[in-house]
Amino acid sequence: MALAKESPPASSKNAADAEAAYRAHTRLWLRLLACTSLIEGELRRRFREEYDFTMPRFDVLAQLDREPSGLVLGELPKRLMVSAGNLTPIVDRLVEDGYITRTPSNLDRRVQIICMTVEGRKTFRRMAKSHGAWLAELLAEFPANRLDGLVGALDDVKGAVRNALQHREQT
Amino acid sequence: MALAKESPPASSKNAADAEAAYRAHTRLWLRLLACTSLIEGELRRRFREEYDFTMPRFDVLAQLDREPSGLVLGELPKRLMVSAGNLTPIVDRLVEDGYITRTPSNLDRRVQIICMTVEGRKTFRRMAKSHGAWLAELLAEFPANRLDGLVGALDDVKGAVRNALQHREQT
DNA sequence: AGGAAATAGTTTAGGCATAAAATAACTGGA
DNA sequence: TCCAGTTATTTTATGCCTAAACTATTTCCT
Repeated sequence: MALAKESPPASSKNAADAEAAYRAHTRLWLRLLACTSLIEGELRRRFREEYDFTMPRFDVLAQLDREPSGLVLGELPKRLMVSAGNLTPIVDRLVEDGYITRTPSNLDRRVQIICMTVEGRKTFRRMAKSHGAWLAELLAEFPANRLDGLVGALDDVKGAVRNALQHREQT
Repeated sequence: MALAKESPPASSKNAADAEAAYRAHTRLWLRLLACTSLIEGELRRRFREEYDFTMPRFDVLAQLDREPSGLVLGELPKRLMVSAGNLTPIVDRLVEDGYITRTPSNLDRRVQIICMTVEGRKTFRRMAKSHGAWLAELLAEFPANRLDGLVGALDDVKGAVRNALQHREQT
């Protein structure tokens, strides 16, 4: 199969087919984006109103919650799929606010270990419970027996995109 | 069914069920977010590298593309689901760069009509073609015969969330 | 040992996002 | 008319996000 890279093959009767495929993929993308921004906007709003908190801060705490012994700072950008530079001020503020600690490793002075404080864990658990309830409320109308199927399809999308990216990276 | 709002019912054997439901919904949300940010990140990267352009700018042009007679500025925040204040500088720059025009209405001097220029339309069409091809490339591995089903499921998710939000708004 | 390359993290510059307040123009009624 | 309320848009303050350049440390090679 030829790899379409920039434009649909203009040479043949398949141009129309290619356009149609583009549209189908674009439609999927637009739906993904619409669902995500709808939900994200509402979650953001509630985090702010109810806890005066932001989602990126919550995401950092969520990663730390399952790591009793803390986490190397460098793990965060990978897990949260954000850039490292972005995290610096977010982690700074979480430290200032007493939710996490940042300790330089004494094996390698470049490395920092971050760890949730007792207070941070308590706050996080409270917010996580709301977070789950908010999602359940927002998605309540979507039939529960279709959840797993949808999650599976999204896993496949994720896998497909990851593979496509990896492929390209080797170029 | 009782409306779970803040926390799962602590009173009964159903607490575990509620927790399980939260997890299912949370799982769906995390997949949505993962797919969207994976694709969005790659699209953003390519827009920047290939066209020195950003997605929000592209999104504005996309709305204008189907409106030969232009669009009232106030329509954009609604259609793009972003705040009005956000659009001001984006529109400013698109005008500066010659992709669109901004004309005050003479029926109501508060209102502005924005309209794509010929140059803007040409540039947009070129980028839109790439955009479609990028998506087709990224999603190539996902079976084409499952696209429609997934789009339908996402439409249902979107509808469910919209209804939940409307419901809440009336409160 | 000593210097090049790699790695962890921060800083900088620029753009996107929101909420809330401000400005300007219109509308409708006393 | 005038003035209170509404609507369209911009401004301000704050935070997230990236890419690219930078600092500090470690590692690896000769």
